[in-house]
Formats: sequence, C-alpha cells, structure tokens
Amino acid sequence: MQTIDEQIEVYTKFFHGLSNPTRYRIILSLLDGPKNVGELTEDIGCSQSLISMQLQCLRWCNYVKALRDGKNVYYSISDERVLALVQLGQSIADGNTDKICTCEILKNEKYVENKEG
Amino acid sequence: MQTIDEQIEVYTKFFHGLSNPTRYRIILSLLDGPKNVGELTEDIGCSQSLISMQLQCLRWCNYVKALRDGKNVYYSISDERVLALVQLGQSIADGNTDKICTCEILKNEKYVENKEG
DNA sequence: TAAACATATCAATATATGTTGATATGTTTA
DNA sequence: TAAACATATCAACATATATTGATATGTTTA
Repeated sequence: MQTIDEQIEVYTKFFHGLSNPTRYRIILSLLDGPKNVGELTEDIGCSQSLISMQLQCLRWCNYVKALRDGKNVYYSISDERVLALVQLGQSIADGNTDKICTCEILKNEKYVENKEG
Repeated sequence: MQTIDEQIEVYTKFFHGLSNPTRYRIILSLLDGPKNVGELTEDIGCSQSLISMQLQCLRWCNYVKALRDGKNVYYSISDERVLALVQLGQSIADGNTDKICTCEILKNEKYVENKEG
C-alpha cells in the first residue's frame, strides 16, 4: 500500500522520464527499433557517459530493457504503451507549440500575457 | 516550421508539466472539476504563491484555463485529452511502482541492480 | 474611496538535475 | 592473458527547478 504522497511521487517521477531532451530522444530513437549504446550516442550526439546514465534511468523506470550481445548492449522499449503515451503527449502539445517553448515561469523570469484570459 | 531540436524541446517541456508533485496534484484536483486558487491551496497544502505560480505554468502550456468570477479565478482542465494522458501514464507506472520510487541515478547516487538484465 | 479579499509576482534560497571527461568494468579475440 | 572494444560509473560542476514569505495588483463592497 502507498500513501497519496507516494503515489504522486511515483507518477511524477515516471513523467519526469519524458521531461529531458536526452531521454526523450533515446525513447524516440528506440521506438524505431533496438539500438546499442554506441548507436544511440551517435544518433543523439552527446557523450557516451550521458547516454549510458540516462539509459540506466529509463531502464530502472521500465521505459526500456537491456539485452547484452557480446560486447554490445542493445536497448529497446519495454512497454508498447510508451508509444501511445508519447503520441498522445505530442498531439496535445502540438496545439500549443509556440507557448510551450517559451514557458519561463519556473526560471523566475517574468510571465507576460499579451491579453485575454 | 521547427527543427527537430525545437520539437523535442516542446515535447519535453510539455511532459515536464507532469513531473512535479504540486503541478500534478493541481491537475488531479482539477480533473474533479473547476476550482479557484484558494480551494486548490487548501486541497494541496502549500503556499498560495506556489499554487499561483504553478497555475501560470500549467495555463501557459495549455493544461488548464482560467476564468475570473469576481474576486476569484477559477481554473479548469482545458483539454480533455489530459485525462487520458494522465491515466495512461499512471497505468504504465503502476506496474513498476517500487523501482520508480527509488530512481536515484540522476542524483549521482549509485545504481545497483540485484541481478538480471 | 478605503478596507477587505483573492490572486499574482518578486526576491531569495535550497535542492535537484543534466552534463562532461576521466576512469573502471566487463567482453571478445588475437 | 593482453589488447581492443563497448559500456558503466565516478567526481565535479553549472544550471534549472521548487519553494517560501513578503509584497503588489486587481476586484468587490461598505
């Protein structure tokens, strides 16, 4: 059993998985099919260590699973529902692209609405 | 038109909306029906300023909309698909509750898997 | 128009997160 | 078993985020 607080923590941590560009790119890339760390590193263009760390995070939270094949470790999406989740999020976000890009509130920068409520 | 980087930024920022306990609680609460800032503050149990700031964030990103009624401002969910998104996320996360709770990788703490791949 | 009320913003701060380069670990093969 | 290769972890650091109390803004009503 869990308290409400614990439940909320689980869900927010889960969604946090999708809130970082590196992790998100990894997921998108793996939705195309399994890849090893080297391939992902090249695909995404950042340090190998970062890819590896983020993969551990995604794996821990069950977004992806790992399968070693000799020297390589191949990662793949572990739950098909992730595709639906990503697609649904994207379709909602697509309706509000410009604003989302400039959501600076939590950076303590000023929130200025031109007009309207 | 957007570059891939810009698209990724939009989507990760959008999902970031669901990655914080205060914002998540606000959304859950509003899925039950519209509420004003005072009601949400009482519901969630944190400072009024925090509720207000997070509401601006959620509003900016189109999770919620605002409607002033005299001294009060009532907030409500602005896109019905948010319910589906939340439910889908929760159902995926529910299968992995214990691990998600302890995902400490990005805190630079050690990731130790008991066994298995 | 002053008081009361509701909400929004500001300034400051503590904490969490993302990132990298260096290094360690694990695996294959000469 | 040493070299080469692939991946994982570490240590350090810069940046982003969450949060609060104080204050400003906007709205109603006496």
